[in-house]
Amino acid sequence: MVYSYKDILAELRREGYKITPQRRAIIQIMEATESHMTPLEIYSRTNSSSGISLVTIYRTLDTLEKAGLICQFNTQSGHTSYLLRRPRSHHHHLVCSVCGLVVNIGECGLEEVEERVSKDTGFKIVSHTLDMSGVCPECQKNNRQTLGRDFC
Amino acid sequence: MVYSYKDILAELRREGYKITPQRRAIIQIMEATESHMTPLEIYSRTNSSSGISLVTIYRTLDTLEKAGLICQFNTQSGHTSYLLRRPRSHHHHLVCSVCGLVVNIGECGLEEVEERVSKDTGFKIVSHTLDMSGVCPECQKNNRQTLGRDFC
DNA sequence: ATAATAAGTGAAAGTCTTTTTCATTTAGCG
DNA sequence: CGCTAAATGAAAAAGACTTTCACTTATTAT
Repeated sequence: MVYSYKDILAELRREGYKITPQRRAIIQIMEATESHMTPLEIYSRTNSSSGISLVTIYRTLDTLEKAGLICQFNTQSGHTSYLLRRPRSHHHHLVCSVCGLVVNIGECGLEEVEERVSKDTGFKIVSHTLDMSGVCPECQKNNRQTLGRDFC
Repeated sequence: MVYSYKDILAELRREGYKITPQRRAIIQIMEATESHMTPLEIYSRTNSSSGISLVTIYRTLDTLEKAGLICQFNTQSGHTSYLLRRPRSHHHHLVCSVCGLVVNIGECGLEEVEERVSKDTGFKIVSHTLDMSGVCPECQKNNRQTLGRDFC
């Protein structure tokens, strides 16, 4: 983990954004979670106490993304969620198709694949996503059925 | 390409679905395109002549997906599109971040990565998606700027 | 071939998520 | 402390998708 709460505030300030209580709260909520969160999930964690509006959450997520501090992740199920950026830790996602648990996969070793694809297609490859889908240990233990969705 | 128009109709019939002019039209439109299409894109190709409603497109896409004949693809930009299924051709997608062109990447050789991840996490890996992003030859030639989005 | 019927369709209304507008508030500066 | 541009909240709007319901049609059994 590279960016701390203080780092994030400093970076926001550096980019000319103001530090508001709402932004502090949202960042702290995202810091407290290892996994991805949808705007609504973030909202439900602020809601009771601070009275931050959902609109502000959307706008703050936009702002944080523009500042390069979080990244957007569109799951295969079509939902948009966000994750605080941990630069220099290139990683990928493994999603349990039964319960939806998301865990990070470490490095991928796809450099040579990128090179081959670049040669084949003429594209200049900038980045990639690799998402795996499977059944987590817990769901295997409980013998829960996977939804059986197959990617193609 | 494994499924032809006739194959698709036969499979639909086999699963107890009716063959309607609307379904024929939608399948033909998808057959005529190598790339992914959003429901709206499909709609705009039918619109003028046949008067198929957008609702029917959504419903037909659901039906085709249930029958395992197409697959859903949620792009990193958050849009849902669909592609006719070509079974036995496991492939991945390469998207141009400038113009949005999608091309298919052939086989990926990720079996050993899957095995490593499975060992690390305890997941039973069922499938994966690998999407690459870059700049296509055309956009490189025209020196168009990439949006610079970085995945994480 | 035709009638019966279960499935499919279109229009309109309804959801759900995200964005825009606009009046009010506030962070950060002098 | 006061100014000003930026940020916020509420409400309305936009966009994508789903549901409802009355009507139509593809299939089947006669």
